Amino acid sequence: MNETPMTSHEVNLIPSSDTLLFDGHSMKVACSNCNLRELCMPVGLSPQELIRIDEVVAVRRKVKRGTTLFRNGESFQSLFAIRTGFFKTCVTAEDGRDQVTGFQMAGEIIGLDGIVNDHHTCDAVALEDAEVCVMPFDRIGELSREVNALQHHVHRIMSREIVREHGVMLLLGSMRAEERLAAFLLNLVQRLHARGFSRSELVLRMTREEIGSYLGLKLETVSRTFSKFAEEGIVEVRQRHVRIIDTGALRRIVNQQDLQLGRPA
Amino acid sequence: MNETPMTSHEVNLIPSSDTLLFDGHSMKVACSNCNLRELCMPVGLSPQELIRIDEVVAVRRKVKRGTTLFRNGESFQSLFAIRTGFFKTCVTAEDGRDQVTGFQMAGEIIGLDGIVNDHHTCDAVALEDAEVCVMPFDRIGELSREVNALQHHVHRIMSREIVREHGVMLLLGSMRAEERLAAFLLNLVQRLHARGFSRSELVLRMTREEIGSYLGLKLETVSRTFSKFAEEGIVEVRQRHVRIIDTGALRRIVNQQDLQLGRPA
DNA sequence: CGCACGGTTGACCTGTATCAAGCCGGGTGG
DNA sequence: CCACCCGGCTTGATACAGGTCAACCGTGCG
Repeated sequence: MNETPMTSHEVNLIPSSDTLLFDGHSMKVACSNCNLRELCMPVGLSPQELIRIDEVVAVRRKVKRGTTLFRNGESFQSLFAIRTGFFKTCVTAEDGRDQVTGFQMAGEIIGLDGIVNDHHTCDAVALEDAEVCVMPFDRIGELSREVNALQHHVHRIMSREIVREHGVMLLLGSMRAEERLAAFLLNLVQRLHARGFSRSELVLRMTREEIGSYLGLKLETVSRTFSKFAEEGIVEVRQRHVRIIDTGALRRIVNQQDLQLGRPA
Repeated sequence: MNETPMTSHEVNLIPSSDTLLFDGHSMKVACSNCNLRELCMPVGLSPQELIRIDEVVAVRRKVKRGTTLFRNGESFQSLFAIRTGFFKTCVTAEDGRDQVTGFQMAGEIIGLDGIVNDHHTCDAVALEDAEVCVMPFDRIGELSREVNALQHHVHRIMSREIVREHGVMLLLGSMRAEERLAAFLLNLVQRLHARGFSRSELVLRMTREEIGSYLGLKLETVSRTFSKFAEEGIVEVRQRHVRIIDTGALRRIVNQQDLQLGRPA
C-alpha cells in the first residue's frame, strides 16, 4: 500500500555526502559514508577498519543504458559494485548464441568472472543508466590481507555467486516454463524488497527476450506465461510493469513439481 | 594407441612418499611432495612458500563409493582437494527434485558452496572410492594472508568455478540434447587427458540418470543420444566404457547451432 | 545362480519452439 | 501537435524435440 511504487532504483538509496572529485565520467568516493555499504561491504567493522575500506574504491564510473561496463576478452583489472542502475551479464559461445547469466542491481558485485584468467569472459551491459564503484582487484587483495573481515567478505561474495548459479542450474535443468518464470519473479521482487522497494510491484528493466535467455525459454513462451499468470489472477502485467497479486500462488508453482503427493501449503 | 586405457583414476597419479599418519580413516600429508600439486595448488612458489603450503592440508579422508563427503545443511569447516576418485555434487530443491551441479575428479576442489553461509548447500557424493585432502578454511585464510600466491590461487579457484557454471548455464539454456552430450563428453575427456589419461577413451563413473540430471535431460534421452552417436560412428559405447572415434564431429555438433550459414570446419 | 539395477528401445504425448500476423506505445520528425 | 515508425510485445497455428510410459535386456554383484 504505502510501499514505494519505484520509478527508479535510486529511491531510498540516495547517499548523503560522499567525497566527489570529478574526473570526466568518474569520481572519487568513500564507502564509509555510503548507504549501500551494508549490501556490498562487510558489516561490523571497527572504525579504523571502516576507514581502510575506503581505499578499496578508486573511482566511480557512469555507464549509459545500452553500453557495456566490460566485455568478453577485455583485460580484468577491477571488480565493480553497482551503486545505481541495473545490469545484465551474458556469455557468448563461439557460434554466436548467447546466454544471459544474471541480472544485477544496486549493491551487487560484478566482474568476478575475470579473476581466473585476468580477462573477462562475459559482457556486462547496463539496462538503464548506471553508476558503479570501481574496485581495483589488486587493491582488494592487499587490503584483505590486512582486514580479515574484508578477506572473508570477498570469499563470501564469490561463494554466494557459486550458490546462486547452482540455483539457476536447478531452474534450467529441471523446471518447466511456469516454474521458471515464477521463480524469476519471486527472486527479483525479493531482491528489490531488500533494497526498500515494494514486495508486490516491480518494473522489469529487461526485455522478454532477455528474460527468456536467462530462463532458457523463447520470448514468446515468456510472454504467454505472463499472460497465463495474468488470466489466473496471479499477476497484473502492463508492459514492463508487473504487480504480483498472489505471491503464495507463485511460491506454490515453484515448489510443487509433483502435486499429487501435495503436502499442505 | 599407447595411451592409458584407464581402469582407475589413480593411474599415473600415484604419489611417491607422503608423510602418512594414520588416524582411523584419515592421515596427515604434505602438499610439497604431492604430484597433484600443480593441479590444486599455485605454481611457481618459492621453497619457503612451498613449506608453508603444507600447513593448508590437515589430514586426508577416505570416502567410500556411494557415501557423501558432505551434505546439504552440514556445517562448513573445510574445502576438500580430491586426491583420487570421482565425485558428483548435487543440489536438492524443497520439493525434492535434484540437480547434479558438477562432476569432480582428482586435483579439483570442492566445498566452495559452504563459504557464504558457513554450511553446505549441496551434497558431494563419491561415485567411486575416493580420497580427499581436508583443508580447514580458516587455515587457508590465515595462510593466504601471508602467501600472496595462495591468496590469488583461492580467488582463481572460485572464479574458475563461476566461469564453469556460466558454461553450464549456456549449455542448459540454449543447447539441444546432442549438443549437450557432445559438450559433456568433450569436457570430460579433456579433463581426463590433462590428468594423463587417453584423449579418446573414457570410463563413465556416473549413471545415465546422473548425466541426464547434469545436462537437463532424462536418462532415456541420454541413452538414445549415445546410441545415435554410435550409429553415426562418432563414438563406441559399451555400458560405461566410451571410445571417442571422431572428436571433430563432436566439436562440430557443439559449435554449430546454425549450420545453414556453416563456416568451414 | 538369480535378482536387481542400469541401460536400451519403442510408441506415444506434450510442452515449448517456430513461424507468422498483428498490436501497442513511445519517440521523432514534419 | 499529430502522424508515423519501429522495437517490443502478444497471440495464433503448427511442428518437433524431448518427455513419459512401458517392455525388455544384460550384467555384475551378492
